[in-house]
Amino acid sequence: MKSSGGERTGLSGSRVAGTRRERVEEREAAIIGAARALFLQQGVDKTTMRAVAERAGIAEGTVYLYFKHKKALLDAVLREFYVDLIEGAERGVREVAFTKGRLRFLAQHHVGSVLGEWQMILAAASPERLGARYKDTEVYRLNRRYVSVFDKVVKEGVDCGEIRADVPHSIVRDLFFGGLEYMVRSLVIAQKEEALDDLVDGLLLLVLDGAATHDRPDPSNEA
Amino acid sequence: MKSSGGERTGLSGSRVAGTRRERVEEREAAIIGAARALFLQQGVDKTTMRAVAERAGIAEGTVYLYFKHKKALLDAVLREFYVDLIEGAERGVREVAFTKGRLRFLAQHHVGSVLGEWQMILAAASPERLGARYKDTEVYRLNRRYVSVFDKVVKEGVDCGEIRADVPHSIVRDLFFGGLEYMVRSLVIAQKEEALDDLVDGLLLLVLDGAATHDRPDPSNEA
DNA sequence: CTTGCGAATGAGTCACGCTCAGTATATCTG
DNA sequence: CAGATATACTGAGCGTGACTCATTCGCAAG
Repeated sequence: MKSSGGERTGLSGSRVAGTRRERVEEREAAIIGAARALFLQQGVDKTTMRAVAERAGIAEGTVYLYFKHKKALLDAVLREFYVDLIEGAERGVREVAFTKGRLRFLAQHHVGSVLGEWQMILAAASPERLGARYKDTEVYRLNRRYVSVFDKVVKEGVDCGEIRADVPHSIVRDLFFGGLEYMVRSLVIAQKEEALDDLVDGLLLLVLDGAATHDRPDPSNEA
Repeated sequence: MKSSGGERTGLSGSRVAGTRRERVEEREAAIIGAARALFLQQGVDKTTMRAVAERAGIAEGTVYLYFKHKKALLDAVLREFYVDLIEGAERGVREVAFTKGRLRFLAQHHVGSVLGEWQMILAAASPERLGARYKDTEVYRLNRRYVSVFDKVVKEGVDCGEIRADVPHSIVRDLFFGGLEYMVRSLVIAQKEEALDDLVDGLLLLVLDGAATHDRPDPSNEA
């Protein structure tokens, strides 16, 4: 997506290590890979561009031929992350039949992914990103696409009568993802990252059934 | 609550302003006030220590006599914020009678406060803060105190039979605050900050009653 | 081989967090 | 009140890290 303008048409181009275009994409991938590894390992702030360049096997200046700023590099890394995330979510939803199971899958998939790379996820939510500009970014669009997987599941749940129709989708969504994020935070802080499945079950139960007491099939005490 | 809204939080007069102790506290307050205003206005990262010092009416080096690092200054600002937050939460809970009303108050109070200063709130959640060390910080302890206000309300709700007893508190809490934070984020991004009350109501309804369809007293359709 | 040109380089610039040798101000003593 | 001592304050300067740009490299056409 850079200055790949003058592309040679077939024939004479491809010599040793593939076409120019290929070499460029290879290098870009190497930079993103190096950045992703380092961001993950030591956090975004503590990762220097020099270190990224070194790990990618190029000079520092070269990184800036591929990415305008550190933030642009972070964006590219996040893009990769989101693409994987979305792909996994869509596949899982395709393979599971009912709403409740789909939601459980989405929750586990989300927490699993985020637990692995929460350092970057948090960086992605860093203050500057929430300005008016945010809506124009690709990360925002990817986020929308990811979230829309969830929305579709809820919508189908409503159509099947499994989910109440009288609650705004946006609230269900915020509750679901916000709750999950706080759960991840709690897990990281408590360093009890194994309790994941129980927590996901608890969250689903709560989101679906609510916290208030009702005279419901479930036996406890009659109000 | 401080003089934070206005300009030049410095200690202009401070003539023969009393004891040494008083002068020190005055200056400290001036620095915190300046930092709070600037952090709020332009974000933590974009606020330089030079700017804080200038606004407080002192030299840059002096700031470091009062706060060891920028992070320590941020901590102090967050401390002030939390103290106000806790105070408001406790007062509200004292003045409202039933669980549902208390939760509504807490939600509105939380969202209102966070909407005002979300830049800093996000900074408070920045990556480094979530390491193992976090539990030893004062901000963590303040967070616990704040959250415990909520926990107490839930506990009393359980005792009164208003809240189910079979759901782990930690999950209710994460769902509540996580959901609220995402709602705030959505509001900020959408720049529709007036829809607050409706969203809070929706969230409470959902947290209390759940998203799934049930044969409940509520009239809609018989399953 | 020479020449032309885009890609790559890394020394250099600048901004920012933080330090410390020097200076001003307050407090104490006779 | 002068001098001595202690304390608070200052801002030039240092180290670091993001980012730039004059120079060099490598390759392919002439």
